[in-house]
Amino acid sequence: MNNREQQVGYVLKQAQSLLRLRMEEALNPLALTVSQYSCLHHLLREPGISAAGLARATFMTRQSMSSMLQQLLDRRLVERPARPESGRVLPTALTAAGVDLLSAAQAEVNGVEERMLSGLSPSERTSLTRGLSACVKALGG
Amino acid sequence: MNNREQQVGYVLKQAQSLLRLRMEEALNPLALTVSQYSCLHHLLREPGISAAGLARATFMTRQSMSSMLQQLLDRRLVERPARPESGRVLPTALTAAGVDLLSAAQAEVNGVEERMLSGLSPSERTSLTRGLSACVKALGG
DNA sequence: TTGTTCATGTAAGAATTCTGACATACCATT
DNA sequence: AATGGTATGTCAGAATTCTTACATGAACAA
Repeated sequence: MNNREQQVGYVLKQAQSLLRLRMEEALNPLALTVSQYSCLHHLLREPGISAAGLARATFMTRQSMSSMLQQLLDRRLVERPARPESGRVLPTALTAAGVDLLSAAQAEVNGVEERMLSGLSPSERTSLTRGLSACVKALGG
Repeated sequence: MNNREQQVGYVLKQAQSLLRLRMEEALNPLALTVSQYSCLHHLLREPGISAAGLARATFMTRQSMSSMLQQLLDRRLVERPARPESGRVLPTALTAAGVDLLSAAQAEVNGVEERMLSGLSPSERTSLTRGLSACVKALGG
């Protein structure tokens, strides 16, 4: 049969693509893209982070993050000071509306992730996470 | 500490992003993007496939695949008949130059993948593949 | 102080990919 | 034969993301 389809790189891409698709479907009713969700998600964990830092955490360029943040600012899900307090960093944080929307989004995403892992035992899940972490480490993340 | 960073979905995205980045770096000297490589790769396994089928195999829309194929056609890496033999399908295949370039690209990509898995034992590698396959199956791939 | 290096934010433009829409051809059912 | 459903290829336009480039501010060394 086809060999490559069983190799790690391909299955990795397949899993990630499918996860993203299902997340996109789940978040669609909330008018959120996966990228936007990732951004809000990280903002909850690290309020006051810079746009550049946020970009690194979500695997985007800071330019892309900047235009995305503008949309979230327009929707009042996120807020930034008009001027930097010090340096050039504009610390970004969620608004109350942002926290609420993220909460609903999180429930959807948790459902998708649980579905993804439904065929795996607890030990298999931690094993999967460890394996992926080893890949990240080896690739120099 | 930060909880989400250790969850499966995030690590999965992190691993895939990093793998793609390293592949992009490795393929850059060959003037190939990862998407183009994926396309050529699948064409070797399944010569005569339709553009729509190719799109499904590489997780793109057929519209995106169509414009990418046009580039590969211009570079004489790929060939299609001017008219469909039957139906609307235009069977696509690699040219000799396409096979050669893919061969060089494959060596680069194999190196990256080997590096990614360098921290894992053979049994851990198959375990990782199985885990990811289970995710794909559960998400309805 | 001065100069260098680095990180941040932003702008402009290109490239990639997607969405919506349409015509065409095959296939199964009636 | 006629019809409805499905798949393919393509066009047009929008949205997203990236590349290149520049100005500003901080940290650090000479």
